[in-house]
Amino acid sequence: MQKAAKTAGARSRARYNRHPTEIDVAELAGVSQSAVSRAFTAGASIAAETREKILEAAKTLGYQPNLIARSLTTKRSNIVGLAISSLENPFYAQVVKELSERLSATGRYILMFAASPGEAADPRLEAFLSYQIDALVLTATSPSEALVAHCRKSGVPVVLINRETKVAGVSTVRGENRRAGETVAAFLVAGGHKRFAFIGGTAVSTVGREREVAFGEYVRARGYDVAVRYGDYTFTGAAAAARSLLSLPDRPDAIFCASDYMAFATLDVARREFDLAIPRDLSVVGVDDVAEASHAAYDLTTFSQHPAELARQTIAIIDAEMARKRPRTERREVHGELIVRSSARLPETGISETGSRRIWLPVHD
Amino acid sequence: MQKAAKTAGARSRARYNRHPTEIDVAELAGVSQSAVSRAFTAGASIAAETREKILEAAKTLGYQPNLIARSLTTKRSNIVGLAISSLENPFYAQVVKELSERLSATGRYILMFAASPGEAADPRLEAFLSYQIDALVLTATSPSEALVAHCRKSGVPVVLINRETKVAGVSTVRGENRRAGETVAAFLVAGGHKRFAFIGGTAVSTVGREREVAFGEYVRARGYDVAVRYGDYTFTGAAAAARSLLSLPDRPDAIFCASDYMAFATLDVARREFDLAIPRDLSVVGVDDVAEASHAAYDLTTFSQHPAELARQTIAIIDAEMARKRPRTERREVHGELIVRSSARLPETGISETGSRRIWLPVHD
DNA sequence: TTCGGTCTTGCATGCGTATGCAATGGCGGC
DNA sequence: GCCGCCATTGCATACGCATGCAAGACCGAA
Repeated sequence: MQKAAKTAGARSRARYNRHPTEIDVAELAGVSQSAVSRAFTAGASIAAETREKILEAAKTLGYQPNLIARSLTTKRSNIVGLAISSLENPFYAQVVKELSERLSATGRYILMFAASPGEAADPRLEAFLSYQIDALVLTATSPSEALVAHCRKSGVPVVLINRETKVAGVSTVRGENRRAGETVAAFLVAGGHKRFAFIGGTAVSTVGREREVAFGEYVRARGYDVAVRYGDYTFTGAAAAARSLLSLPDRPDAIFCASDYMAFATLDVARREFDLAIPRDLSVVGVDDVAEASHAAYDLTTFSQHPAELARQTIAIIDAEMARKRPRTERREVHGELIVRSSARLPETGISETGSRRIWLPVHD
Repeated sequence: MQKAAKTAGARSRARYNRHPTEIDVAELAGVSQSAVSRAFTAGASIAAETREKILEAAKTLGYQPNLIARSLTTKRSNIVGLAISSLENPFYAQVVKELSERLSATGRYILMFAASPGEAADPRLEAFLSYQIDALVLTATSPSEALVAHCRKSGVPVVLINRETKVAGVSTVRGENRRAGETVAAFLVAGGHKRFAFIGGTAVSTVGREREVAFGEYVRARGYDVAVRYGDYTFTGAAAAARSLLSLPDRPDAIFCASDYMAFATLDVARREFDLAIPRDLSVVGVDDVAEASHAAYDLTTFSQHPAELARQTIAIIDAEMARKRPRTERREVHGELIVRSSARLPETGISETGSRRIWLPVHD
């Protein structure tokens, strides 16, 4: 003990102006550095009395554990990497918020990487991984094979939110995409629409594809056609898609958009540039049910997808994988339903009120 | 060299399934660990040939530097802490996006902390600091004195975006709040309005106060009164504020909202609950000029505040402070202007078209 | 050929914390 | 009163990388 105190004394002289370390605390409390470490480690073997003494010394020095140093030895950084594009889409902003709040409840934080929407395998993303993150979450972005391989090798769980991938070893959490497509199709058919259109994100976005395929199958099975455009999940892209659709000689009377954000763009173009009355001349339905969808300016009928639930499931997968230490790819779906508002003509049956919300359920033929 | 190789060999056997380290690379390349370190350090003294050899070895092993370990010695983490509330407000989502993209251009990332809007000195934020972040940025959140003291002591620059504080040692970047208030007031007075109202964030938000005071001074100097409500910077809060204002016996004909987000809520309530025509019955003006403000659904007249510029200035302050190693509090303002759209009645003069944008400049009496 | 200088390289150590191991002390049971 | 056990504590070392220092390599000049 004398020796430890002596060493600490010698060192502390040199560091007058810096963060106090465990050694400084140890010196003040008259214990060893390991004791201090244990005082700050839950479940470590240390006497309550000693612990008190150490915590007090720490307090007077303003000591805060250096988490960088801690994660060097524990190999746990308590940092979750998050790569995201489309932060301007309120849906994803909400997802980030939910993730962040839920993670901070367990002392974890988000290291954020704003990906460009296009790039799948950003080389910068590789460097991003060097921070020893505990898990990697990708939203509205797809990972490269190399990236996933890298993560699997180092035991870092990878979860995609609202993306699909053929790459193995990646878990996904998504909304009920097929059901969304089918339900919206059934809703619009029941509402008496005749000329259908779909605005997707990109032709290759698997999540969007699922919605598109399910929607198209249902509608075509009833003898109607579907005009398809892609809006890149951006506002201006969707606006251009809507413009193109509404300029068709046989103008659609129902447009299903793969996201609320793109539905807003469609409503904008329909009202401003084509002077259409909603839903008399055109019905628009989205997916997500973001907060804005319920605002009077849009009052959008949409298939919901709950950010809070996506975040919850994502974290559950991460935790399970970290606990079990074996990669296991899971595919979870979070439940959604068709929220009926005023942007689409109503079918005569199937609408039920639950509290202040109106929901439509397909009547199986 | 033999000795180094031998040690590395002994160690590498135990770590077959893990991240390769510099020692593994050194072993493969037949050099020392320090050589590998130098190969990855810009400007370090190393022969080009050796460097090549090392990089190749690193590539075959899939080596990536461990940035956690690196920052333990360099005391630079290349991580910027960001505490934010109101991520659901598109303005702040955009600020985050801009910050993230600009920082990643210099190899830095954002460690995110989602603060609750109310809490000033979240104790969790203290723990957040333990990650040896290079700088701390707070947006839509105020720091406690203790927090700032802690940061200053460890040489971490603190920058507030869109907040004020009396705490010393904190830099701020904001929009032209006084000018915003004055300009909007002048615009509305010139537009012939008579009954003015203001919806702020909170009574204590200094940034909002500046807008409020400047707005109020101008309007009152012209002999009018101003009704004031607070919306907490939330949608529902602002909606309640608008509801209260529009229920007044002497209903306002002009409402100035301290943010676009709250202006959207006001428009919603005015249209849906009070059946008012905009701008015939009511003019609404916001602050921020978020993307949504230009959408047909709102087409909001608003005083702009550029997220990209806020981010740029914020990073400039951080870099300057880190380079000079001396805390120096700066207060920067980023320029904005009144973007004229259709949510407010127009004055007869002062409107100028610049490209596709319409701007209003006060005519000094 | 020799010497001084520059460029490379390896060695040793430090960064702040965690943890296996051994040493110590206290306590109950006999 | 003695022994064994457990709780507590300190010691030593590891984590992966950066860097001051010294040694070696190499070159040109004298």
